[in-house]
Amino acid sequence: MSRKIRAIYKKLFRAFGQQHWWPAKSGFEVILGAILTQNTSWRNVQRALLQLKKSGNFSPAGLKALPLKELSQLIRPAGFYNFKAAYIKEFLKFFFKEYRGSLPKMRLKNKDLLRAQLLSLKGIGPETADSILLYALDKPVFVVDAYTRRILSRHHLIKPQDSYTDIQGLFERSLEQDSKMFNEYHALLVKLAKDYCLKNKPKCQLCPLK
DNA sequence: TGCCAGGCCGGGT
DNA sequence: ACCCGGCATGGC
Repeated sequence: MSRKIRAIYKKLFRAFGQQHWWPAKSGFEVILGAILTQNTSWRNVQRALLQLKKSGNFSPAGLKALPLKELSQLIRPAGFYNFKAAYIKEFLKFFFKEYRGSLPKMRLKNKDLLRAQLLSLKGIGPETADSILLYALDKPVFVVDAYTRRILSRHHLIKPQDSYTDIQGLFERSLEQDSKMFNEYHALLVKLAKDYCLKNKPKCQLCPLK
């Protein structure tokens, strides 16, 4: 089982190479993207991020000062905007209270404490917390998403009813605890899903995992 | 034109 | 411990 997990990584990396994730220019942008992309297409998330940038409030302090209603309107394209605006506010409150709005300060804490803190926030569940830990804070945790679940399930490496923790455990038991590699592996699974599993069915015949 | 997209929450069993 | 409805926009 562990051998297969490692083999999949090698095949994907050979086929696709470095993915340069997360597609964002700062750790703070990673965090916003991680919240905005909950059950939402990345295209719509990018629209919402662009709106925030154009508003001139794209910073922890800027968004903290922005009224909730204005924030929710700016992120409309990402959907679920009333909830997501509250989630972003909730995170910012925590971020300033605990870390003075500084990602470098946050990065000093160990990952288990940070994960527990993030999970205690309304609107941050396991995938969002782990995306923040890995892609904004460079902590070695494996991110499990719908693509990961679908791909492993179709290859009979997990059961459809396996929990988030089960699947994460499988990866973390099978691999070195290397944030750089965890970063690439998750990005490669998303690349595989988007290019080969969702659209262009004929291309599935060329799936690098076959 | 309905279904889907890089989830999560709250209430129910 | 699961299961479900709600949340909302834009693409196909």
